[in-house]
Amino acid sequence: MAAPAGRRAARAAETEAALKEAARRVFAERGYLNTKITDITSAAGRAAGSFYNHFAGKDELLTALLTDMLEDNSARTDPEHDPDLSRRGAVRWHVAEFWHFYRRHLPEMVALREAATVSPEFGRRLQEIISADSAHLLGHLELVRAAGIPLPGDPRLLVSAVHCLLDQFAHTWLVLGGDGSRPPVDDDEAIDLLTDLLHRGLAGTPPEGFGTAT
Amino acid sequence: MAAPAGRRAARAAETEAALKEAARRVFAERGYLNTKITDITSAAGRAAGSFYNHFAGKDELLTALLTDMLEDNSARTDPEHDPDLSRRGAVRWHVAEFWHFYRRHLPEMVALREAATVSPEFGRRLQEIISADSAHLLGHLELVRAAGIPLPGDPRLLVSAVHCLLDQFAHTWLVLGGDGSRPPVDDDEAIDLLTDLLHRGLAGTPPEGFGTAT
DNA sequence: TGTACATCAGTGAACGCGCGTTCACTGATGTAC
DNA sequence: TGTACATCAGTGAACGCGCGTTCACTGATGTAC
Repeated sequence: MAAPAGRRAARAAETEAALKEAARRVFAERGYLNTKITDITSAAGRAAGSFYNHFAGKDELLTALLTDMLEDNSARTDPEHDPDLSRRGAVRWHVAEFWHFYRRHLPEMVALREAATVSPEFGRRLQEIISADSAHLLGHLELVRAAGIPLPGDPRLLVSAVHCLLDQFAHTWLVLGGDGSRPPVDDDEAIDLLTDLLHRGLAGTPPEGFGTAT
Repeated sequence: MAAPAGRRAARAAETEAALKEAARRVFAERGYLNTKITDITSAAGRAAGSFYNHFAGKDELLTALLTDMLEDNSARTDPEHDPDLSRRGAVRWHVAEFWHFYRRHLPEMVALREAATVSPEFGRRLQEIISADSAHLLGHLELVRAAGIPLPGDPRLLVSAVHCLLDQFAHTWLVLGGDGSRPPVDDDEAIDLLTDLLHRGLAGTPPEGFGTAT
């Protein structure tokens, strides 16, 4: 952020930053829907009324956080990466990318998911973010098919399935802390498992004899 | 339901049934959290106050719907099915079972998911339902491994991943109506795609040379 | 079978709680001269 | 540099909306004799 013009502006910027940080903490703990405005302000050590000097409501705060998040994302220059998803390394790179992004932005992920279940506005927002990500993967998948490896279905559906798996798995193990069947996962274990499942699933060959009909 | 004892009891039973049916309709349309008590009562053609003759609140109504759902489920006698998930047909049977269950119980699935995001009580409830389902799959997976087919990771994590994929994919395409990248899926297309992805992913072999390290 | 009374499902207007939002006030910072 | 005034970030008590929940009332059903 550019250095603020004066003491007043600086103070305002500090408060706004404090509110955002507090919101991220509180969203990660209690979730978005269960968070009251005063939960945020008191976590930020400010009065309730102060909130409205900076945001019109909880939804605008979330919008601001999402903007920050997407900036952070596009700021990380996408290094030249291997697009050939028939190679395990390429799959793993994409899985790891998703996993670490999710972890870094847990508060936003939690909040956006909850907001989207309740508000059509955020529902659309979430769709857009997913679409942007999916377009990238779709390109890679079409390369795989062009290379002569048969894919198990419509690439657009496949991309959706991949996203569903990654998103829900990350939500289950990073947000909810697992399903109680075993201790929480290690990053590497999660990434490797997802990688293998997808690598085989997308470009691998089915075991022994297989018919298309039941 | 046993035939009610008299006119009064019959009327009460009718109203209760009407409230449940109305709730299912409204939950499927608007979701659980966005539904007000009066949305349910007016969809059922009753007065607001009537609701409390039957349920202590929206959450108890949902609990009642879940109980019905689980009864319906255990009432369908699990036919002898093929447990060998290295066979495509066995995978497909399980996928289809899940898919049709989800479709039949869309209102409950939507409502439970939303309730769970906001209430720890329902969060636990959801976990339990998932666990019950997962235990079944876990048994099958261990058979696969016992048959000498190497699985890509901890079976408990794998089962979780399978559930994540099925659940989120069903939610995306049955509840949200897709991601906008293409027209809604046909049941068979969805089931076949999920089947192939999982069949290859769980028991298939990866394409060409593959290392365990990157 | 008939009459008088009790019970209960249903009604909808009114009540009240929780929480988002406002607003008069304070003290500090900025500006004009 | 100093003084008087304007502006603005922050404060927190008070306000008010939305919605869950209650409750006095109605009419029908059940019961007692």
